[in-house]
Amino acid sequence: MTNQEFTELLHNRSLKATAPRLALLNALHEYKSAMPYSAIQSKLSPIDRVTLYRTLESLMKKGVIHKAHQEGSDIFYAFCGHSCSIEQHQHNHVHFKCKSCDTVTCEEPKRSLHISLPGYDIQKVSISIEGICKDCITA
Amino acid sequence: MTNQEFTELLHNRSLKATAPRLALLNALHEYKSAMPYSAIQSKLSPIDRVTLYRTLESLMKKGVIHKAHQEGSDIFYAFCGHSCSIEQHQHNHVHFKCKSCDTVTCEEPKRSLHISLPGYDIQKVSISIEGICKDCITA
DNA sequence: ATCTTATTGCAACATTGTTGCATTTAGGGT
DNA sequence: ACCCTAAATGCAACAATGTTGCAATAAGAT
Repeated sequence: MTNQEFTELLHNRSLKATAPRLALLNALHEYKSAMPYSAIQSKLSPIDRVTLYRTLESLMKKGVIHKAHQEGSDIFYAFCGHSCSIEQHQHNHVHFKCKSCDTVTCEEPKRSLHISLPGYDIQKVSISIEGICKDCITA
Repeated sequence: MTNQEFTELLHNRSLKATAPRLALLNALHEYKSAMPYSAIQSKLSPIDRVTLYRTLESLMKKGVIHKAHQEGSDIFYAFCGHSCSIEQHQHNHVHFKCKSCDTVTCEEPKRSLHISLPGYDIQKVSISIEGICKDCITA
């Protein structure tokens, strides 16, 4: 993706195409899997912490990126799929953390999962998986 | 549960029955749902932060309690079920956060969910759900 | 009652989140 | 090409939690 395209992406969401934002988008784009916060910070170094904080915040609010908590480790950020819009994040994917190579990726589970909790109104489901990824098994 | 029982529980896991640990176990026990970190801290106040940190750490390692990350909010702690042992945490339950009453509970989903990611070795699945809990719907 | 080892409590530091405010700048209008 | 204004940045400051080292204390075994 070019800076041109990123600029469009931002403008579509009424966000100005500023240096920190383009830098962040480029970093996330280069990094194939979900990117740990610390990696983002050092990649964009010496970016101001607050600027980075607010950059992530606004891009999340506008549905450009999303956050992935993974127990016991860093917090990860990744591009949203096409399904994410300003109004709603549509995440059917799960976050998979590989114990071997330590990367976090967004995966689409084959069998769609139906969680059933009688009496409850389920509005949002977030799934984190740990294990060994395809690449590490093959290798 | 009595302090007597908590003491046994700790001894079974080669942990000494100290004041901070018993206080923590009592607090978690009184609190019906999963307890936010901040609530634990103020309940046990004025406990030393490091002591609390290490108390949570050791009780987690020994499978007495477990942690529940919930996006965008506090970190919650709760007792493990009977299935949790020193060797392995067996969590078939999901963490449910109610948007109305803001409590986090551990629920057992009716239909057991099978997530299928061909080519991957899935070792641990962690599920967080947001919505409205039974009590709030009824009320 | 004593001893050994686990545990605590304190100091110190690191990381991330968060707000306020003055300054700068992107991008629309002229 | 030049303004203008709202948006965005950069800095200072503070809060919450995580984390390590170490000396002092106390639990539980003997």
